[in-house]
Amino acid sequence: MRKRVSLHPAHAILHGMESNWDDLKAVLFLVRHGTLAAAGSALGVAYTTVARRVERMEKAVGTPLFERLTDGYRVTEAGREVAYHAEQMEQQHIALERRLAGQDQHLRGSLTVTAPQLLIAACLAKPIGAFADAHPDVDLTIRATNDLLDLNRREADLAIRVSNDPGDTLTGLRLAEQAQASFATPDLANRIAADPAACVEWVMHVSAKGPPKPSLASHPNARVKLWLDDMVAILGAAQAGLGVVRLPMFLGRSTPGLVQVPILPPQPYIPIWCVAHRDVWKGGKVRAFREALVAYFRENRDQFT
Amino acid sequence: MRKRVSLHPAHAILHGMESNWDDLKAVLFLVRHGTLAAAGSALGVAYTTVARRVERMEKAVGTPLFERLTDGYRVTEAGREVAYHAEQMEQQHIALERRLAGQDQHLRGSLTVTAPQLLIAACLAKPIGAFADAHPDVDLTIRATNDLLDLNRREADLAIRVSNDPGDTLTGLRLAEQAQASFATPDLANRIAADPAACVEWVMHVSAKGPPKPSLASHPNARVKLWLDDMVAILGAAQAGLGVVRLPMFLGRSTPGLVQVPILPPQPYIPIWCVAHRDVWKGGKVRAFREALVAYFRENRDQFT
DNA sequence: GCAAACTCACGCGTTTTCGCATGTGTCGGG
DNA sequence: CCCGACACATGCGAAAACGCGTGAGTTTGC
Repeated sequence: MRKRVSLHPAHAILHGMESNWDDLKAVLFLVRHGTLAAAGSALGVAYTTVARRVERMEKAVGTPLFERLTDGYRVTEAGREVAYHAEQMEQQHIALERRLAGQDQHLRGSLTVTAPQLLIAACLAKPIGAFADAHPDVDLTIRATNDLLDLNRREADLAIRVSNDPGDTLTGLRLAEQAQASFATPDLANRIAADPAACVEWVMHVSAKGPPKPSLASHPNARVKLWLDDMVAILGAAQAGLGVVRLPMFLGRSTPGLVQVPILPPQPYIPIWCVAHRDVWKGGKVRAFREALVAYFRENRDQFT
Repeated sequence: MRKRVSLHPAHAILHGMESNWDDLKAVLFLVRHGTLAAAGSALGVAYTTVARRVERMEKAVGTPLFERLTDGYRVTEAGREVAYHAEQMEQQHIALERRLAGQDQHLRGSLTVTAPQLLIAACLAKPIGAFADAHPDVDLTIRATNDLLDLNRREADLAIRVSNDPGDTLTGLRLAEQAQASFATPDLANRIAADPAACVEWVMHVSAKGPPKPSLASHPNARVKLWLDDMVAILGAAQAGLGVVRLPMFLGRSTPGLVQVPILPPQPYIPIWCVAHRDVWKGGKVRAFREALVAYFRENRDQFT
């Protein structure tokens, strides 16, 4: 095998500073987290180890990378330079992990999926459980959060999102169209049906602009009783009979104690997407989970419209 | 110091494979050098260590990265993928070293300079020696090679090159214009001067196209006796009286036993440049060496034309 | 105003990693 | 044919790295 695969014709003689790549990672994490303890726990090592690695790094570079403060380490200019390049290296490392995950066609190992809290609670719990049962060798982690996790950084392998497009760098698939409608307790719904002129009291998310305009035509007498910034809290308010809420169909239907209020017909809402990074899209586990989702949403399409 | 410098808002929870960055480096070097022993010596560790790190890496990835052959390790497709990303990480690491070297204004530590073999032997030895004496804390390494070392990879900090421009990505400074002329032993030179019609025998570098055209006007009777691919060998041939050679002025003048042959007046030749990567150009040691060079070439300009 | 929680520094015992030495198999030249 | 050069595997002792515990100082909160 005399044929040497040479990615670089000449090999460098790097004089002086021969630094350890892992020490760079310690600097990066210390910059990110500010204290030795936090960086250490993020790295999965004791904080003293972080301190040692940073010391080694400073010795290798020849200049201090951090100022020692009473409540943490503050990065210096030189330290920021090091951290910047360490971050670039980390990007490459993450990219590698993605590509390996994408090539891995086995149905075992870890798989992390993120989805909106309430979508999981109301619909996805069942298909997720079925997937976990069907593939016991897959180490399935669900991150129920409304935050948009960074799929580029592989904070999750696959995301279920309520949005109009998969995003710039991601590959996606539209799982379902959605419609939204108005919901309230049966008591409240009956009262509104009985007297269209009565005042309709709304409970709304702070991001909404106000009562839906089409509803004002039939029920002009409307006011917003309460603004909330959390959907779970809104559901609770609606169940307590505080007012009428506007919800995607799946959520209103699956919430006990709420019925649809015929103020206005269901309106189009944001569709549900399944998105992933291109590199992992064709990976075995991601593919399998995605196909399970597609099957589920095909069978239960009417839940959402 | 509650203000946390956050290069990334959320920190990734990288499930499964927690790989060591240094193990990636081992894979990269093993791909480059083909055998454990070669990779180990390039890394400055024992080859057993390389083997162990690669094993760890394969275990982490889950697929073999190399085929074990009787005469070395052959990289697999997955291994190539890993090595590619490791190489990208290495690029970042090298870039970091460059930037730190560029910020370092101290006149101590290592400095590597490359220059053509014969230019060092004929001219640069003196100013280089003076620099070394003037800056005893600088660990000066001279790489006398005709290869173009990769300044991007920091195979050298600074290069003295005979070329027409500094190159794409590099910063440069023209140290001297050069002229070339014809040289031979005094005996041979006299004979040519005595009989312009006699046959002029040339010794040439294989890269030359043949006897210089202007010389054919006055001495049409010319043949190339010998082609050589090495300048030191050409000098030897000329000193042995094998023929007339074409040399840059500095080289012909400084070679004992050779005199200029008045076949044709000196012609323009490729100038001498001092080039370095932009990141290190303003660094203390590079700057000092460069200034010494400029001073030397200003004082000895007439050696080259 | 004082205790709890937080930060880091330092020292020690343990674990891990490393380098060396030895053994095996293969290839090529004398 | 055998021997040396070169490839790797394996096992063991030394060295380096690591984690834990302790102690000092500072901020936070009751």
